Amino acid sequence: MLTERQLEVLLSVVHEFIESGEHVGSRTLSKRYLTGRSAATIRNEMADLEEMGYLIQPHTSAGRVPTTRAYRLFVDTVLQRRQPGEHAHGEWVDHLRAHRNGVEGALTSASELLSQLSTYVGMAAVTQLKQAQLTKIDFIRVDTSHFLLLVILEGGVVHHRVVNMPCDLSQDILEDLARRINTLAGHNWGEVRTILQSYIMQELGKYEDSCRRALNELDEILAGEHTTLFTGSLSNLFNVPDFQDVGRFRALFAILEQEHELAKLIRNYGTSDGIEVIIGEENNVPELENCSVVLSSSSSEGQQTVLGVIGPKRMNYEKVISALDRVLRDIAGISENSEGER
Amino acid sequence: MLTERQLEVLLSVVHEFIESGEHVGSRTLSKRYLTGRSAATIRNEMADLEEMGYLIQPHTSAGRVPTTRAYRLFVDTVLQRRQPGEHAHGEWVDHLRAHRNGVEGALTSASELLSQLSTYVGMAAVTQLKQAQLTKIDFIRVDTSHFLLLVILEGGVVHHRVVNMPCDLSQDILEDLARRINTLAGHNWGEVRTILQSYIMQELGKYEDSCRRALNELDEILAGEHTTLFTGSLSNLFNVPDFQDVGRFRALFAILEQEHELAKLIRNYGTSDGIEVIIGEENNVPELENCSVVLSSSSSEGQQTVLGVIGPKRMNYEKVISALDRVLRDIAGISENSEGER
DNA sequence: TTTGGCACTCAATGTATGAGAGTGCTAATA
DNA sequence: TATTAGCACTCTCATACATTGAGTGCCAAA
Repeated sequence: MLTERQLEVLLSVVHEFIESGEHVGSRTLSKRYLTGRSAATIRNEMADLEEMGYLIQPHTSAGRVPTTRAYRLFVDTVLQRRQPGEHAHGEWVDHLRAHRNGVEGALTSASELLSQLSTYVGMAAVTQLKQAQLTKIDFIRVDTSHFLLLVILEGGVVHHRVVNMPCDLSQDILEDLARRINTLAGHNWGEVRTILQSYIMQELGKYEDSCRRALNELDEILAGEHTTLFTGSLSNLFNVPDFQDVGRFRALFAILEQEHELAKLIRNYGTSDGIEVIIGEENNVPELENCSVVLSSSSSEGQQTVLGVIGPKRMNYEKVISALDRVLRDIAGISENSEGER
Repeated sequence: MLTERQLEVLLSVVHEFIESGEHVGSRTLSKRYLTGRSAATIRNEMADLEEMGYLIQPHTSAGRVPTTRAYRLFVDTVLQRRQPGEHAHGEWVDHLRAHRNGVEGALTSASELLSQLSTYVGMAAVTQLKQAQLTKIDFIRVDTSHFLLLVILEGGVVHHRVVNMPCDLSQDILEDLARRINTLAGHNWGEVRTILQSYIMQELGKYEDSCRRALNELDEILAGEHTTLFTGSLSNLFNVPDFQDVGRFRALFAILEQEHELAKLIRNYGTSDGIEVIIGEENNVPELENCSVVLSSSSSEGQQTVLGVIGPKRMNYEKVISALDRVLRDIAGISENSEGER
């Protein structure tokens, strides 16, 4: 267990390191944080903390640098201090839904805003869970051999695909079909699918092939956990000293571009309501070992919505957490504000 | 005017510089390109070419580096050699339309493919010109105070927005409204707008406010030149020696992220059918002074479609041009192939 | 007109050196 | 017993300096 003073020393090291990025020495601490104690005293404490796995030395004759374990302690302290269960969880999701550009527009705005406030990279994602409910389906003829399949899910999430049709169906037939399917609105996909299946067998033998294609497309859209991810401006990364090194930058960038790993991370961690922080190796993605992720999520009505920030392990956690808090609180505002641009 | 031999020297310098990235000296040329002539002879030619503005020396006692003017000559030569009017222009656009994920999916695939083949950054864009034709409009009620506005343009481009409605309209009313508007399908927006306007005045006084909002949203979507841009994988950039320098990388990246400047560039240049190359400062975007853009475009039916590659000024133009050629030729293939991923 | 030779220039690379920051250990101190 | 001052030691970083090598320009000979 840590003594009061050890904790004080440790938190000071983390704080100072986050600010300066340099390994911190005993003298610095003695002057700036623990003015009462001499450098030698602190030196002894630091040696102990190193033994306990909270600090490491990049090389002999260098100051100490916090380990992931130290960050963990630091972040937990910060989170605890913030305690007063700020906002009613989940409520922000409703506001997102009402955004003028739909959920997608809202998430884009939110991620941009998070980027701005945090000075790292904001992100926002919505994961369609299995029970997604349909609001409406539509078929629109594009040309003689293709129609557009349009799916609107509860909450206003829109998916669309072009589907090949083996024989030319008139727009009238397609509309008739759509009308029939839409009487099933409000049910979830599993239910709708079985009803459709039998319906096709009975009445639509003639167009079976087309229907089957459409059904497969729908399956692809609706089944499984499908995460739509938006990342805010990445330009901030250039100002982060930790990413001046091309290698690290590259690692993070690759992840952000692929989205796949990140989506997995979000699905895995964004389960409990409230703010979660995933530090360095904790995220189990080798490329992200120098990065931390701060998440806030909310699950409801068959979809899980996540807002978060990704940045260097040595990020200003206090700033990021309060930025996230603020966005969650003010999210009603971005419903109307975010005009202009593009 | 350039003599035969000067041209030979010049093209060799550009070729060698593109390969090596190092300033090229007279000895190298004498050994590798113009084996008949001695270094001293070439030295003289190079001095002349420098005077003419085709080459510069980074510093005395260094080899020569091509100027934009030299690249221009080089690229024109490459383009000319490719001459045989390969493919029927425009035809590829039809194939793009038939893509299973719609135009957007097709452009995503195309830009990815271009990234892969060129080893730089592929991009694909479609600009909606003024005369965009409507295929269908739909209104879908999301909750008591919002509905989803859905616009499908000719060719299967889909736009959607959430619109606030001041009083709760039932889905039935919305559908009735949509049905009436859709009788106007096939007309362009200018026509539709005037008809709608008078229609609203006459019959819909009650819902005027909602209608006006929707109309404004539609205006925003449909009026003006609206470019939708997709960029392929940026990861390639890390392997380009020219972008190891953080500053240059940053400049290009900023442009790619904003999209705005790039869209302008595409609109300005992508006018004539065939392949166009814009080298360095020619693009009039300061941030892109070290970059070149290779474009191929096609305008038809109220929209302009552009495929292209952006990379360093010192790019392998031959490779990029042939990659672009190939994608244009094979584009029918990607309609069906690009499954999997994400 | 072309070529070989030579002096000169400049970036890049390697080596030595010193300053600075920080540590661990020990002995004196409160 | 816990704390502190002092000191020798270590390692990084920046600077200066010498060396190397590629390349040029120019001149004189072929």
